[in-house]
Amino acid sequence: MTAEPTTRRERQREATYAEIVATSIALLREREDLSLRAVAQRMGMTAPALYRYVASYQELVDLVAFEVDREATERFRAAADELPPDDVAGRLCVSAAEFRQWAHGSPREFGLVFANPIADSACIRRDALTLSSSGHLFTGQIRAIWEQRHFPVPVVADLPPAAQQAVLDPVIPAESEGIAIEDRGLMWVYMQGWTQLYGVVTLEVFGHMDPRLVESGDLFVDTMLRFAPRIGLADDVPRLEALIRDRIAAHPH
Amino acid sequence: MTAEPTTRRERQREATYAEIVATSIALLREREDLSLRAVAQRMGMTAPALYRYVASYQELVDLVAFEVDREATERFRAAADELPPDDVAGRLCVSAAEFRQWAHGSPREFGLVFANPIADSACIRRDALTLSSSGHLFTGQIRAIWEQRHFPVPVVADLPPAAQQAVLDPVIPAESEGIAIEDRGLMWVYMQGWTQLYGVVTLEVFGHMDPRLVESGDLFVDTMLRFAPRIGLADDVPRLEALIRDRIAAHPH
DNA sequence: CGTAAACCGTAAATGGTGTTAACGTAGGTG
DNA sequence: CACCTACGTTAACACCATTTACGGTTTACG
Repeated sequence: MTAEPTTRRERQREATYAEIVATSIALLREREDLSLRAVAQRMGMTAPALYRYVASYQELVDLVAFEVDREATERFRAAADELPPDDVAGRLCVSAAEFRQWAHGSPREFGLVFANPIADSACIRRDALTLSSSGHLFTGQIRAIWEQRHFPVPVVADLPPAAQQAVLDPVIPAESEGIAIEDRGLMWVYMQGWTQLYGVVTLEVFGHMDPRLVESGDLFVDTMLRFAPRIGLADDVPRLEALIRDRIAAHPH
Repeated sequence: MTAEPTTRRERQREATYAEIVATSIALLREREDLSLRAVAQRMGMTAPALYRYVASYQELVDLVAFEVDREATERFRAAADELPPDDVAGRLCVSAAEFRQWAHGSPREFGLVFANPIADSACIRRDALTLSSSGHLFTGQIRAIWEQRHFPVPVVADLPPAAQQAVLDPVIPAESEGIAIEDRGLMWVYMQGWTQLYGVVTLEVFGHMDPRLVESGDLFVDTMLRFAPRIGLADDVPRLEALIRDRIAAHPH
């Protein structure tokens, strides 16, 4: 029926491939350790069989990390979609807050994706994993804000050389397509913002912050709001704070 | 001779205790895996013997992490001591830059100390490890800057409730002794700064940043300098940038 | 259609891990 | 002196990733 060019075998292979990842994620959700044996057993197989699909344990981890990131990003996107499309500022804040909530609710998954010594460069199958979906989401949202408000961004020529390269031909978490060369300073602002968001959340999740601040989320809120003016949201701060605090209130223990 | 109240036995115990940690750190330095067996073997013992000193592998890791943090902090302090005592601004920047260099040169140690799901609360032997020495160093340095320049700090009453508690009676990385109650907003500034420093460096070390930016350190420098004005260092920015870039230049591959 | 090859799973084995239990033996203590 | 505690041992368990050799299916091809 489906005019896919895939042979039956390839389809089946792709299916078990997906099942491996799904099973792994299920294990993580049940707070169990992720191991080849556990995954295999739950699939009714033996561990060595997994080597038909995965070259090593680390590769499985990378695969799972990619999928976890993808699913989590969907969650951030869904949170944003609770707001009207033109509320670009609110959408970014809500997604970021949801990012934090996710990190706290799934610290192991968070660590897998964002605190993993990520497969050392040499990894070939980058074609698929090359960029984090969450990176895509946030760049898109910041870009939407900029297109609506045109807050000032640094002039590319004023940036240090390596920074210029990075914003003109981004490698990591981009989606710079369609941004005029002279406006690429926007990417720099994005990186600044991502650094801050990543910093607070990681600090919180890894327990290097006063528990009361983690509980209340005050330092997170503070970080978000102090960045807001940089992207032209100075006037919206009170409303955004309400949005963020509201979403943070539901504490997943 | 030494009028210590310690019996001979206790001294010997303390010695092997220290040797365990030292051996573990040596293993890490040689890029070998940290395992009870490896540590024991290198000490001429067997693995189960270590359980006389350590309740579990995780406890060993925590112990090592504490010591690693202590030694690294000495390194940051030494870097600061290359500058005259009254150059408080330069000292902070140099220490922070050295922190970054250390993180890149010893990513595993860095991960151990700063990206570890830190023993879950219940850990009793907090008396000793309760706070990170690096936290102490940086609070001290920021405080020194404030005592010299008296940059404006937020009024405590303006902070959110949990933040007030956190700055008035700090738990995690403090040394607030002697700071007047009305000046405790300084602690809030410190936490903001630490969040930023932690964010960039962790982002860099875990490979979630454009390699060219990691190589050049541009985003790190940018983060540092954008924070400088907040602690009254706006006028020193050019000099501080030179200081930071200079220390960052020596790239430990 | 039948055969060869590619594929996918298995069992067995290797060398690693943390951890527990039972056992001896030295050191300091009454 | 005897006693007991602390410290180390060996043996064993359960788990882990990974490799090898082997058998059966499924596909593809002549």
